Amino acid sequence: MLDKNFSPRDIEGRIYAQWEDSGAFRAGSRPGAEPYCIMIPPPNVTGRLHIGHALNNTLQDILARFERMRGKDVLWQPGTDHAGISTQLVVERSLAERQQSRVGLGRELFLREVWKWKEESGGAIVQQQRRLGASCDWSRERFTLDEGLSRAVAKVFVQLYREGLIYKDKRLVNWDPRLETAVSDLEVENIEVKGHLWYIRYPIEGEAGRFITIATTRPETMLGDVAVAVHPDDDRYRNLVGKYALLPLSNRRIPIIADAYSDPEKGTGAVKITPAHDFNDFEVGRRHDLPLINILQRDGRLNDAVPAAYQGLDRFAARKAVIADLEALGLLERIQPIAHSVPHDEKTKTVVLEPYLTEQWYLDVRPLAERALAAVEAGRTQFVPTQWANVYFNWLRNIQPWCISRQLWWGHQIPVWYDADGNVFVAETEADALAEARGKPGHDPVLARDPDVLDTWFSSALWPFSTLGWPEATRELARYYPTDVLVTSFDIIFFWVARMMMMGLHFMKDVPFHTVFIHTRVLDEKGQKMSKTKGNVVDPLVLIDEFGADALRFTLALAAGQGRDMRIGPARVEANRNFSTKLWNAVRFCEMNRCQTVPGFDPARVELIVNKWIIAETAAAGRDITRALEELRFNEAASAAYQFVWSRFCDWYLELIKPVLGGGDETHAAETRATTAWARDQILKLLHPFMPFITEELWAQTAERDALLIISEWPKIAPPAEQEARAEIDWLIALVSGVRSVRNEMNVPAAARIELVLTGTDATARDRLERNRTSTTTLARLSSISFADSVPRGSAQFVVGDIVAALPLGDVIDLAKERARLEKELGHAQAEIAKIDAKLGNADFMARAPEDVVDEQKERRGEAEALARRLHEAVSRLA
RNA sequence: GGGCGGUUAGCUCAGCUGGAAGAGCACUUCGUUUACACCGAAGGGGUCGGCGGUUCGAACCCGUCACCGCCCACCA
Repeated sequence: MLDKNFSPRDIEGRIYAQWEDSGAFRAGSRPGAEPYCIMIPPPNVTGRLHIGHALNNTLQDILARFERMRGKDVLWQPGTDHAGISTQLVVERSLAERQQSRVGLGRELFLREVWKWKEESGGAIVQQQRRLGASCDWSRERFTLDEGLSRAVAKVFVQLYREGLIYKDKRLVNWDPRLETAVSDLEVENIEVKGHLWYIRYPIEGEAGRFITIATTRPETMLGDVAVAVHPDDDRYRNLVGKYALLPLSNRRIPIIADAYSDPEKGTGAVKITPAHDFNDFEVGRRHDLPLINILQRDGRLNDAVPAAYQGLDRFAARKAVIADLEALGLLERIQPIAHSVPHDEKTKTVVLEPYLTEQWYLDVRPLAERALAAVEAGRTQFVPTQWANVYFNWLRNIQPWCISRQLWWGHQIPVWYDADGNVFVAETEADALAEARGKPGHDPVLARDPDVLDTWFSSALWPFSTLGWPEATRELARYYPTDVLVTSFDIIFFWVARMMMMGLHFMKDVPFHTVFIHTRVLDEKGQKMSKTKGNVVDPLVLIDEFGADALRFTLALAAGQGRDMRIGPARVEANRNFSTKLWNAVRFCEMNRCQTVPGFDPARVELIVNKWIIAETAAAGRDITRALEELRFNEAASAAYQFVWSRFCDWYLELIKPVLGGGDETHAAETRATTAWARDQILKLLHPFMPFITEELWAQTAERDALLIISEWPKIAPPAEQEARAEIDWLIALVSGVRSVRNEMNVPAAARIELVLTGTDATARDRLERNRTSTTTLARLSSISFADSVPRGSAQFVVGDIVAALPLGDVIDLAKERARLEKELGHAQAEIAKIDAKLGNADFMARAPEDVVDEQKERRGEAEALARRLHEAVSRLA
């Protein structure tokens, strides 16, 4: 006997182990079957499962389980990402707690520390994915720094280099002075801050007392100024072009040039040009052949290119000093407070990034981007919802070279070696590089490897094929590439999706996936972005502990709409925990009534209307859920399942069959028990992708099964006499609901004897009622039902003790609703009249009775409906 | 500056092709009737952001405005 309540905690671990041991997650176990593959977005190896992962993984697991049950050979490829910057930061922080530092340890020892960290805490997130119920093929788990994946990275780098797409360039990059590394454009987060615009006078050479005033938000960079630019058409400055300004503090003479970059509307119309510290100025400098003066060290302090007073100062200290000195010289014209956005590091959002002149490795992505664009334009890969394709297009159309080198230690070290003479050897291994170096006569074969590592996303971009064994021509690669659906969030469309598209098309000559499903982000219950600093993080593991993984999963699936962000909190999960309890008890009811799975049960051959009905309803639910999942409408699938199980199966079917099960007719009872067991089994299957644990447990508890539910067959039910059975039971439901309304309205005590006299009902209705008399009396709690023709048609008589009440029940019941509707319409009509009257002062209109207005409205609506019906008929005849 | 999304019940949100506004939570009343009080029954509550338009008919289509959120670019 099942317990009264379901306790997830007791079964989740056991069920999960059973699945894993059974090999159900393993790909390739169904050789003849159609392959189906999902690549998990690899989480950071040192991360913890947050609610966003939970959503992402749940949706993938729903698809994996659904397709597995549909007979496909499913590979859900798991793994983790080495996450260069994040991981290095985490380990550095832990070192700091032990009074150690990365630099103090040196590269080799530091890397050993990171690997140790990875071994110790790296398993956490995959264990947490298991707790969610993720049915990944764990035997194939990969890590982006695995040997195989690293080999793929090296091969890709070398090939792109040989194709001339990877090159080294000295130009401005976004520089993180704390980590002392370059980052890509995408890793910059512009944050609006309060700052100042400083107006600074630059004296004109040879014209004492004459100045040109520029405005800047970063005054310290003036130490690297090489010109002042004005717009060629700006009359204010026309006569200054060609002259020189004397740069204060440095006392360098810098030219005043004309360049269209200068905007007369902004600032003073004259702009300082600092090519080494501003992206736009860099371009201006290039156009005018200006020198580059770099004033910063890697750590953000000023170097020796500036006057001695500022050397060694941090950039912000230097800013203060520069302002103070300018003020002392009387060259600070004014200070204007402004709000402007300032580039920050994406991870901590606390470090201001600097445009910085360094030599970095770049990947020219334009040729790759063109193919990635074309593939989506041609529909070879589709975005769901489609509007995300535009985001993808816009980015790829304006793409810039990708800075792929990072001055970090944790990551794929760039496969480039240098000899003492500065010769460059690009090779997949050091041995190859060495061999190549030895090939050059007279060269010292002592090689030094490029110290930089690759951007983490470089290896992520290869994930769809590197995990399948590329560059080896593996069986898996042939079988599962291109993969089917990528499930991810919009914030990594650029970082990841676009780059996988580019790399996949380049190296595999095919798109990495046919469909990209973009889900929304998860916010807290107040609609705030979750963050540790705000302390509003909803921990999925806490929710799992409290309500069970199934409840959390179901909540996430139900909230996975396509439009907006979802808000998740304990209340919603609790509601779905209640759903699992409901399911549990429905199955418990089946068990108490000895409803056992009958082998060979044929749903097409049941006799009782109520059984035909639930079969039809099950078929409809199965159809709806299947269709919704095929179209990736998770919320519709989940909600169809929810409504079917709770409103149809529990609220009506189980109630309707109680009298049948307890009645005298053993044939009917037997058929009903068999049908109930059958429907229960279908429900367990249909719910399994959403709520795998509870359904698997109930599956095992309710019969001797040949196989686990996870590998059972997805329902495909032919609906028997659907319309007929549905009409019958819908009628019954309407009758019972109507009677209940009336009972409540009349305040009939529960124990009262109550008779219902139906009048004027037609023959069909009588037949229906006769057939379902037992159910009706039980559900409506009537003592008797009879018919009488003496009462006006369309009425019903309630006899409660001495009270006889005649109520306009109508042919099909629903008194209360009808009346409410009428009242509402009257109200609306009166309001309408008042409104019109107020507007026009129309006396005629006012004189009309509200009832007439309602009638008129009804008449008009009737006409409209008739027209619509005719239209529909015409359309269906056409089809 | 460019683009995208949102605005529906007190709250969180559904509403696919235009056909009498839905769910869950919360609220009110009733209820220990052979699953379930993590339950059942019956209710209350909505000018579907505003204004125009198309249509016999609009939450849905078109135009426009307002507010909220996000992305990209710029930032002298």
